[in-house]
Amino acid sequence: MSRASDRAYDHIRNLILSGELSPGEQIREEALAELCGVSRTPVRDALRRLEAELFIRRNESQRSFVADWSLDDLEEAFQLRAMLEAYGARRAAKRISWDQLARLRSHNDAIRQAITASTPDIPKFLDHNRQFHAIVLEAAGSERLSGMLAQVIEQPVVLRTARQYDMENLKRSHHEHDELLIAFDNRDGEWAAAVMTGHIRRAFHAYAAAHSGDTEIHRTDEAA
Amino acid sequence: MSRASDRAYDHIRNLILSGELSPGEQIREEALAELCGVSRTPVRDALRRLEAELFIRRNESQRSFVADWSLDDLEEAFQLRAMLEAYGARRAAKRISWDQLARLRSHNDAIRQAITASTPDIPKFLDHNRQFHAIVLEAAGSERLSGMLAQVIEQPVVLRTARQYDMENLKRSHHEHDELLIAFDNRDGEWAAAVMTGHIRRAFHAYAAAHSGDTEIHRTDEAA
DNA sequence: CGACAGCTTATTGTATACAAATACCATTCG
DNA sequence: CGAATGGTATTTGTATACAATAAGCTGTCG
Repeated sequence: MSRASDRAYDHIRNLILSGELSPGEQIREEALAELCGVSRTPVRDALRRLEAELFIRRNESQRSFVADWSLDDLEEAFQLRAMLEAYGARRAAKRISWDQLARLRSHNDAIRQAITASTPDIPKFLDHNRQFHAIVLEAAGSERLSGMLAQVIEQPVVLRTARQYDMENLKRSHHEHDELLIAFDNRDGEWAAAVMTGHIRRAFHAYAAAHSGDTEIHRTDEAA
Repeated sequence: MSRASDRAYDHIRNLILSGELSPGEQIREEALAELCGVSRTPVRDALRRLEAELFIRRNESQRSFVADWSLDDLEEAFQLRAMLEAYGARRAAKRISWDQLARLRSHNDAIRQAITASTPDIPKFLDHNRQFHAIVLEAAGSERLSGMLAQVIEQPVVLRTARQYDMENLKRSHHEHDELLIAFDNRDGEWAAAVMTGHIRRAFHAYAAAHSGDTEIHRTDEAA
């Protein structure tokens, strides 16, 4: 896309993900414009996109705030994600190409290397994990589905999830990917969907366990 | 929302739904600005929203086109819609209030009246049908879900679906709503989800039957 | 005859100035 | 003392001018 608008988008998104903008905090277009070194026009553009992706909320009088999700909201996001990714896996099983299968295998190999190293390489795990899921989605071949999953996968709190993985969960994740590959090999959509459902739900419970002490049950504004 | 930006949104949306802008047609911001009687700024805003709702597509060099969906795309939209509305019904069964139940009943009564009149009142049916589904969604209490369904329900071609209903389908639709109400009365989420799944899938087949002769299997541009 | 380079035109992206709307605060009146 | 009202400041919305980019065309060269 356009340069300034994209820079603003990335910049603001990073500010949110890094926590420099805290959940519930109000956002002013001009302040962001200065931070990003662009005018308000591309900032407004970026805010619209981030709003569509639920990173940002707007109250009734158009003021913007960093979205702030409760644990309940988050569990629901995981449920939707499980449902949508399972659907994607079902479609992918019927459509995936040899090339895509090979790429999946390669990423899952990289994941294995990342977690069997003397000190687990979490960033590497996260990167290949992300690409693995992206390829499944690509094989599913549905733009609509891709758009919907974007709304549900990349939420700030969700993104932090994998960093909470303990060794046990990292290994399970790898093995679930393996099982998904076998389901794909057999073009068994139902199997693939079932594996994917479990995969995402396990990730949720890993998150919930890691965050059981958190007190993030407050929201900024209400919706009808 | 803002006045000019909203007017532009409604205006352009209507142009698409009415067919004055045909699927695949290129859209120029300035032309639309003149049509809407506003400047390009709010038009761009509206285009962004319509793009998020998949009414509009953009090619790699940022030119906008009216979205043009194949029958396959459409069936997939129906599948996603069935899945998401079933999920919504499952949630709604656990959360729906007496007031919401009463409103559902009232709308389904209006639907019965609309289709049992000497000449069926299709616009009335469509209006109350839309509100019925909106209340179920409201009872489900998930903004994320609402946003996703908006992407899938209001597609141009989908919107035209109900107009294709024959008398048989109109009656079935009414009875399915009735069954959904009983499932809600019993707080039976699984039943509600099952009824909703069938409800949407029947709607798809009604559409497919009515459009079996159409030759709309062409797309404007490709995506990766 | 085909293709490619360079120019021209069309279209979108960005900045800025100004208008409109909203929130915030102080003051006054009950 | 509290609530309502008014004015001021802050923030967002819109228009417009200009910059950047991409498309289309034409003329030339292989």
